[in-house]
Amino acid sequence: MQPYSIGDLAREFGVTTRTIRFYEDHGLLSPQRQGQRRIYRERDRVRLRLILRGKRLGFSLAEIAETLELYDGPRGEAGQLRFLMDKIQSRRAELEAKRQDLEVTMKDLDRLFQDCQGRLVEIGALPTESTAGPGASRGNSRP
Amino acid sequence: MQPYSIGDLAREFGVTTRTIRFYEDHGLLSPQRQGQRRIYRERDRVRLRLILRGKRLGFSLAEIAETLELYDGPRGEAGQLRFLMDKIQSRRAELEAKRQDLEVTMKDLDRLFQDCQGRLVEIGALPTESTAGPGASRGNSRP
DNA sequence: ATTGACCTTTACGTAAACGTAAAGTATTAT
DNA sequence: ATAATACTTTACGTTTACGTAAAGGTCAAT
Repeated sequence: MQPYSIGDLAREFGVTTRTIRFYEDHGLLSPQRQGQRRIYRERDRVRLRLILRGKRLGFSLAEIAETLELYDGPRGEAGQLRFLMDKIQSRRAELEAKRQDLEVTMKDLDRLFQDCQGRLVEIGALPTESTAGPGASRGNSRP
Repeated sequence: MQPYSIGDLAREFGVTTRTIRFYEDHGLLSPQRQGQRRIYRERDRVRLRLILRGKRLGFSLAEIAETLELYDGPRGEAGQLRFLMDKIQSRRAELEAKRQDLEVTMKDLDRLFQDCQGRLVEIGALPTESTAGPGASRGNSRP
């Protein structure tokens, strides 16, 4: 419930103060002021968390800004709300697509890992029992 | 099995030829040549697909280059293989983390969607039965 | 032989997302 | 009183990932 300084947030999230001010310059954050100093409330913290999460997922700041706007207003009349819900849906679809990409990529890596394991067995440098790894056996042991 | 021109690949993947040449300049692709002309085989196509998928997931070209190297060699002796497997594991861990981020984000959006729906019901602009949406009801209908 | 559709290299330009000083203000500690 | 610490604005610099010409080579069709 207490306010944070820009340094507090920077430390907590592992970014520079420059980054936080940059996000403000681009409308992603809008902390209050005490004189010159920026003071950040819980709301700003949550937003920063969303921003960084979005970045990790490969969204641009512009896209993240859009998303943040979504969070700003489940108020308004029916038309507005439906419009908002449409946008939420399409964002969700994007995320779903990314998850697909993610899972394909992970399976690729798992296969690769299994291949390596297979090679190790061929070379005879592995305890033949199933070794700890990201996926189960794929029966790639004997030609 | 047949080779592709740079234009073929560009069309197929919806990128410009500039982009493809850029990836080559940075070592992500290395097509053969027929005289001056680049010719791309299936391997290059697969690589390009991996590159673009990586981009969609928010990886930098440098990171993607690393990943591609992983795919290049399940050859080598035991030490090399184990090293490779370590790298695969840590990449996988990154992906797992991204998936976590993804799921949190999706749940956030779902909650937001439910809230909108709730508002619609409050306003009295919704068929009170459960409406199509990304998640189930959350009982946010009546105060 | 010239047009058109491709391809090539070279090179300058650009948007996004910050990094990195510089110079000043305000509060706290000694 | 002064030094340290944390903040402020302003502004130029940098990296990444391409975009956008410019100038030219090659081949097929008209």
